[in-house]
Amino acid sequence: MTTRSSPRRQAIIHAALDCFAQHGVEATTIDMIRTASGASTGSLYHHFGSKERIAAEVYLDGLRQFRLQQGEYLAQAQTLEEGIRAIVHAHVDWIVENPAWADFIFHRRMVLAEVAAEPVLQGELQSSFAEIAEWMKARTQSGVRLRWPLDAYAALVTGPVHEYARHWLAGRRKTPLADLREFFAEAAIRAVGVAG
Amino acid sequence: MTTRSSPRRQAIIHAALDCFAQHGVEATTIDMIRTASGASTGSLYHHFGSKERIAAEVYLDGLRQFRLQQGEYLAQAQTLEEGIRAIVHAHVDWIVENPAWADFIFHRRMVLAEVAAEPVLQGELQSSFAEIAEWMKARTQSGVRLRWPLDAYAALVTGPVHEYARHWLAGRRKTPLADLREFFAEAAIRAVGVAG
Amino acid sequence: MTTRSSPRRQAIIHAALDCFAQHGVEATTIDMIRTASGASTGSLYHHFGSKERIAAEVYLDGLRQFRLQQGEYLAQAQTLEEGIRAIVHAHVDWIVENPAWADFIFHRRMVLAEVAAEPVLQGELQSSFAEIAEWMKARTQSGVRLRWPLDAYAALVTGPVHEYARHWLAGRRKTPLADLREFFAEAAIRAVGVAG
Amino acid sequence: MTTRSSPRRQAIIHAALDCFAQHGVEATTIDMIRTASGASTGSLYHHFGSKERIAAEVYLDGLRQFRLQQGEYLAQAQTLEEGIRAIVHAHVDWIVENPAWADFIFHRRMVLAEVAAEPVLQGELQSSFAEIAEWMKARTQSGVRLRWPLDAYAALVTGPVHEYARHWLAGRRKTPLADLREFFAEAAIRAVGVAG
DNA sequence: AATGAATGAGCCTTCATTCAT
DNA sequence: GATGAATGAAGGCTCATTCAT
Repeated sequence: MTTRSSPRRQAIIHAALDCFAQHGVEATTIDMIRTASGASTGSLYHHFGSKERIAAEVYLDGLRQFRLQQGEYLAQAQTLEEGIRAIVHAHVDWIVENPAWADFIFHRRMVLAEVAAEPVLQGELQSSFAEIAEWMKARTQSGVRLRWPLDAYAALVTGPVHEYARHWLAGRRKTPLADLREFFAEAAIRAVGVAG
Repeated sequence: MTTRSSPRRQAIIHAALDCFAQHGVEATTIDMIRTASGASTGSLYHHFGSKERIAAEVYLDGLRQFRLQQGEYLAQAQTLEEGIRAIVHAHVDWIVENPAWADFIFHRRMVLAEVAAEPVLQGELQSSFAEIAEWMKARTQSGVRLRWPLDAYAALVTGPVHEYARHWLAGRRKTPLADLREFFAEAAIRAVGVAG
Repeated sequence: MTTRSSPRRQAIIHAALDCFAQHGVEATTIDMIRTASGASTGSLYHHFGSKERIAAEVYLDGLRQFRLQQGEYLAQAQTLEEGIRAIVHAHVDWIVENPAWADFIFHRRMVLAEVAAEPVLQGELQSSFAEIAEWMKARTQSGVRLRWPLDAYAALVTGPVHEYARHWLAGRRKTPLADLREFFAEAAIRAVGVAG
Repeated sequence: MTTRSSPRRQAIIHAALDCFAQHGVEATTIDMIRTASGASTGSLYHHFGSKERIAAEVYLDGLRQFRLQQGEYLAQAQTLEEGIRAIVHAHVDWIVENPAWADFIFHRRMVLAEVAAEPVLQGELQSSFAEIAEWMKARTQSGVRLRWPLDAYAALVTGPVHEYARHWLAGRRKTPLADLREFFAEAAIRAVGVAG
């Protein structure tokens, strides 16, 4: 293991992401990453220690980026309606801008079962959800009580985008995800029932 | 290859499903299926020809079952609102009753990339979508024009259920999916905006 | 095992020969022979008992045919020179008329090591050589003593034809073997040095 | 793939040759080569990539050696008669000195069908024939026209040696090939008909 | 005689990982 | 830090053969 941000490390992470996007995580071999990144086998292991750790770093890198962007979107929202719109927009925009990463982050999460159990990763994920939770708590009138867990409402907001994105990224949908940006935002607002 | 429904075949398909649910498709080895099904390696290949084909059969079997059930639910719906509710209920109920299959069918589809290209499978999938499309066409007032592709609306209806189910099946959500049956149905109706 | 000449048996032998010619003996699988012959696996084993035995029967069938033809050619020869010419002609003609068999009989013999050890086969082979040996003994003036074993002279007669045929059958020679019929006959006569 | 002549590579090639000679190419398993060479499975594949490629390298190695030796023999020949004698001697001597390789090179060529199609190998073979062809062109009086293709004459020279060698290597001939060195040389000269 | 499902040892190959240089 | 040869467990699949029907 070495310092967090050597150029070699970044090159490897990007090469790995490309491989993952093209072949899937499991089907990607160390040799593919080696070829794509230009690093030697030894170098790969010197920097990451295992194939799974490489996948974890790719995952974390993407997640951090996404959370950063989502944070910026959320920061400008005031009402709950604006918050929901911000979240949908953040997802749509990021998925469109980072299709490979999006595919990996949102749709292949389970592959990383073991790595996901790592404390560091746990922390990162927790805070990702916590962010939204806190945002909501802060904006919701203190009197309001949710009848169902927050996760259920979260599914209303992100579920449709993810569902459509999965098919779109796989080439099974023709209408560009970007075109449906407002459609999904408005639908999410209706689904959550903010108005009522 | 042999006739469609020998008892051996069924035993293998069920054993394979269990393995896939427990370890994932890629991590499941022929040897696991062999042990779980009681069949010999040769028998496995005599009946299916390849591991991928086994996965495809498991997939098709589940898909057929689900479509059958969804068809029954839809048959009893008259209005569009009832139709949406039927679809959500069909999903929730089937996922709860067939967690292993649900996980496989709804969340690991992409693994089967190559097999998915097979004409037979293509046909099955097509008709699955066609069913819903026709249902809608039949019930929608002929005057109504959808502003967006049907797929986009479909994502509003099934996206949240799938999103929540994925996490729930993975043990990351505590509230049972079944408890959210009506919640997701009502939300879907609001999202689609039937009333308006 | 059954009687020597059921039609099924013959069909299998011919199908097997085709497979052997096309893929080689080792690369030919029981399943190929099964498909090519239209017989079932069980039938194959009922008639022959093993893959090797099938190969042996194919071999023997061809060998018998060849020996029959060679016998006819030899029967009409009177002098040693005519005998040599007869042998060369017999080889060339038979190879041209039965390319698949020729390839199998003359160039893949060693594959059958184990089967070749069988007493029955030994007998057949022995008598094949014995035939020629006796022919020569009968025609050679009793006073003549060969300086080298008969096998060495046999190589002079058949070696060139076999060498050329092997390449020709494999598509590596353009001039048809048939065109070289006399060329090889005359050369064999010169090589043996009959005249001197 | 690595550099052409690591000691590991050579060890593997020699071990493989022994295995091929003893069991035949097809019957030789990677495990046999592994055991005989002392290399690990992974190392075998690191260096050669496939079993077939190992066979090809063994083949090429032997062919190069033989051509080198034949070249030396030919270099000292002046007349056509001496040339024919040189070729026969080169074959006899090399076969006697390298029985395993000889068996492989001269009698199992066809097994390598696929590999034989490789451009590199094609080149090697071409030049092997070209060598002899050029030697003949250079020594033959410019006025002489061959009635038949060179390949046909080549069969007269090498055919008998190969025919006898095949049986001798298989243990079916008792007189040592070496004892027939001059016999085959003189016969080849007579067969070609140089004198006349 | 015929059928074809079942068997299981064995094969080639892959691939994450280690380690000497 | 970098390199790439070496490792060996494991995987998917083949195929000759058996056997119940």
